[in-house]
Amino acid sequence: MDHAAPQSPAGLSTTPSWLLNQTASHAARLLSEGFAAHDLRGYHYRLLATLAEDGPASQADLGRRCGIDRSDVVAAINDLAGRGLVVRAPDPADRRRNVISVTDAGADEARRMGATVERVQADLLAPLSATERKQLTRLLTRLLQHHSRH
Amino acid sequence: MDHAAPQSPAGLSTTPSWLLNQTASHAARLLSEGFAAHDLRGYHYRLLATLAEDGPASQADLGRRCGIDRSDVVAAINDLAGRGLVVRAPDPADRRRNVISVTDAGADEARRMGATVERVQADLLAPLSATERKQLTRLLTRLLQHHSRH
DNA sequence: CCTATGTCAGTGGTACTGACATGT
DNA sequence: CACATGTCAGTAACACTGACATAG
Repeated sequence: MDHAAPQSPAGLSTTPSWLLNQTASHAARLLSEGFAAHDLRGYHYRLLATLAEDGPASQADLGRRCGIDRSDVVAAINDLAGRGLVVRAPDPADRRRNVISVTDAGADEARRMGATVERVQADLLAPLSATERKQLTRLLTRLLQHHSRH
Repeated sequence: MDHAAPQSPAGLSTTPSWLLNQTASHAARLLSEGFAAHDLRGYHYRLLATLAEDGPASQADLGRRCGIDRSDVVAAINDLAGRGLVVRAPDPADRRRNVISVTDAGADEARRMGATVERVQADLLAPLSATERKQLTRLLTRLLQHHSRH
């Protein structure tokens, strides 16, 4: 009463970080439903996709590339290796490291999961035009890049 | 080697759902650091902010408004009530319900946390112009609205 | 009878921390 | 020596499920 808010009626529901949270949360739900059909989860897909794209890597490096903590990579790679989707081999050049590579079966699974992701994403982005999708991608990329260079 | 990918170098890092996930995850980290100073967490802020904006509500209604499952509202309201930030009172008109209201202290805390959120958000959105922030907000709002009408 | 509410107990995927042995 | 790597154990916030007693 003593002062009218000049610009922000605040409104949780118009707050970018809230919108981001809710949208990502919705996307995560859709994705995990999609992944359930493969009997795998988000971590597995990220690792598999990164390996398929960028080739073999050590666990630590893999974690860095796909934003998974190195301590969480262990169990996920265990799962994937147990299914024959990746192989773990000691790096002769640096005996601390395990070099992880996708197998043929792993590459296939990566493709299948990629298709699932595209399907889910088409659903998620349905209300946006192609131009708007590019806009969104560009804006989010800018945000991430800015914050990843510390 | 045998075939050049026609359109999609795929690239996890250019996938909207991945970008959404990473950006939201980054935002969540920043926010939770900010909230730590208040010794409260995201759930508490959402509830407090929603109460401060929209006024008293039953727990189930509150959960619906701010996207928290009704079973999770219980503990969060317990915390807030234990600190005297909200009060729980039986609804005489419907004896199943508890009507939750913010106290003065709760309204103060909501304002302080709101300021924290704005500060964090300014940091998060630093690389974007005012126009781009509106664009982002608009795009995310469209996505959410589309998917919240089932 | 069916539905809504508040509550409790439990689960699950993601993310992180701290520690440790080993190797560079 | 400092540092990186793989591993393990534990934790935290969030999101969700199933069940139940009670009230509408």
